[in-house]
Amino acid sequence: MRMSKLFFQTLREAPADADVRSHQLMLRAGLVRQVGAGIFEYLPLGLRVKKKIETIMREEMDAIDGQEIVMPVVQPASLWKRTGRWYEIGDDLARLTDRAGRELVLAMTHEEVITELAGGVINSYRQLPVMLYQIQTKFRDEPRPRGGLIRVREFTMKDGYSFHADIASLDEYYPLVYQAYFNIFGRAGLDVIAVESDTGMMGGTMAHEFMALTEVGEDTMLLCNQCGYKANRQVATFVKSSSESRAEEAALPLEEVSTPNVDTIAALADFLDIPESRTAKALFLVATIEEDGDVKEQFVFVVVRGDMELNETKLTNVLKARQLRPAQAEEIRAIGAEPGYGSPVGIRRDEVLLVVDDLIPNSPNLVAGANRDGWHLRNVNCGRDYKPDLTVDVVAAADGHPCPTCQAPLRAVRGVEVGNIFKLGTKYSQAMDASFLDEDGGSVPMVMGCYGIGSGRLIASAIEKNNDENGIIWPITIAPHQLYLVSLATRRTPEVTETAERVYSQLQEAGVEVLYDDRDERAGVKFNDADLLGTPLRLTIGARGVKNGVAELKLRNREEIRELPFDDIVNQIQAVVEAETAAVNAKVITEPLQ
RNA sequence: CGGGGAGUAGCGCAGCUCGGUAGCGCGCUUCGUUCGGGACGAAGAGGUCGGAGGUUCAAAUCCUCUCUCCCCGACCA
Repeated sequence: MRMSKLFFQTLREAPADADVRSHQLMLRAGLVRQVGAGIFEYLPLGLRVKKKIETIMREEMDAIDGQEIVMPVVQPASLWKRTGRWYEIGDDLARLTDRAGRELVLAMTHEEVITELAGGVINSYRQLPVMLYQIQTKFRDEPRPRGGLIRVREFTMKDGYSFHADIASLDEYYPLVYQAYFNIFGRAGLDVIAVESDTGMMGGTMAHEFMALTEVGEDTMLLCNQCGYKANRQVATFVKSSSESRAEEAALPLEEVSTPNVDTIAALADFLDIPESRTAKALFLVATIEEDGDVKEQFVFVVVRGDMELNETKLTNVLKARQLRPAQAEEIRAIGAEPGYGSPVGIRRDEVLLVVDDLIPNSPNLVAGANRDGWHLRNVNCGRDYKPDLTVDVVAAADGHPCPTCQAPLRAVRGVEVGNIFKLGTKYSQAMDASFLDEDGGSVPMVMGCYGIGSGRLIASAIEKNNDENGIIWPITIAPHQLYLVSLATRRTPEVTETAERVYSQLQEAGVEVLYDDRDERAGVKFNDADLLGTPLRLTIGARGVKNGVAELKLRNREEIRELPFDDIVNQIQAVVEAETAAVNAKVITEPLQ
């Protein structure tokens, strides 16, 4: 490709509304443009990157017997009504009506359509297992898109769905996808870690997320350097060790204490001069729970120790709730509690589900609210002063907490979820009536798995990790071009132009992906653009070199400059491209799923 | 949805307090000189000042409403 013809523009300054590094660089390098909040267009260079990533995805999915298909973005609402998600999912699901008044949705994922498709085609266990995937547009009307391509509304996803005759077959296949994902990310030059994750409303029994570790990520993971434990904060556990427990301490009598204008844990601990761990935090939530087809709201009173944070995912799962929301002040008063001074002692238990974290029974003599404005209670003891309905782990693991397997301190890190894999089970196949006949002639719902990777997030994460003050530093496997050819020709040096043109066609013929800077620009402009675009190899042809029969090769990720003689240039470039590609591929992680 | 910030030329910004009909840098066009890390000179093109309404002789500037974008939080099957 000739730069003089390329549809793009580099920017010296990043647009003011981009403040995430990858977003700034993508805009400055002319890879993408923003159309609206969370809506982007890809320019030629950006699309080349996207296509390369998708080629890697295809190769790896095909290698585990995946078959590519394409499903529609616009789908009839009736499919979503059959699985119930039309009713369960809120405003994230974009809905529209066609000219005839038929309800449609913009696909945010494709379980409904693919399950119906598979159900229609697969009739016999002999056709199983099968893996279908597509690389397609998704639309999720996120309340707050952010960070360039990190969190968007319209995006491209590689989504795969596997269908199995039984759980054993899924259990056998799932680890293959797990490894294929490491292959994809590794080949794209991106380090990821796989963590256990919440299955959420997707249902199913096991799920993993593939996280690119970066500060701009929205998820928090807890890692153990000692034993290798790693989990998303949503599901991470930790040891509430004996040092945390004061179970042996004798219970003291209840005592009211005046605490005017002390309505936070921090203020309370400060006011009474006690550690936060000697306080009880009261949280008021309203859960939407479905029971026997009835949907009802349940007031939930949660008690956790003052130094801990509630993990809403854990609580949601414990309650099997569809949704959790904070309670309103009136609702809190209605059950006999006082916002800011809440305590489980003396509330209207008939309407309240009282959940305490399992550390609370081992934490005697806590300070809790007195359900009276400006007052707290000392020496509140679970079991003596109130009896919980549920005693379970509902707090979030945090940095420094002891690892659940080896008790070494956990480390909290941020990451971007670039992929996920789920064992779905039969949730969708049952709802969509996707069954087959087994060996005994019985009609059985298919067992499913589903597997996603976001193309844009992968690109953004790769840039986030590979850049310097001058621009992007692409892994060669996903770079828009492998080589940036700089011609330093001027009007007085036609021999430089001739040489550059010749080298350009030689490299192209040899299959090297060349971006040829034939623009009438000064050297500095070309070098700076080469750095900004992050092309892995840069080959410079100038008057000096032409005289000596050499071109200069510099790698974006290294300092040295090498001189290559023109008569062997194609071979040498090819060798470097191969070596760089091999270096990326050598870092692919092989990690058997435990 | 709550809190904060911003919309003026392709990008970055000034002008607004105190109304008088829009400016700077980069980029873009033409010519000349230059040419190995973002050149110089000269001449140009480009703006419904986010939108609507109002006040006024006069609105980028004051008032009201509204739209959009960004950040933090809530949310994220």
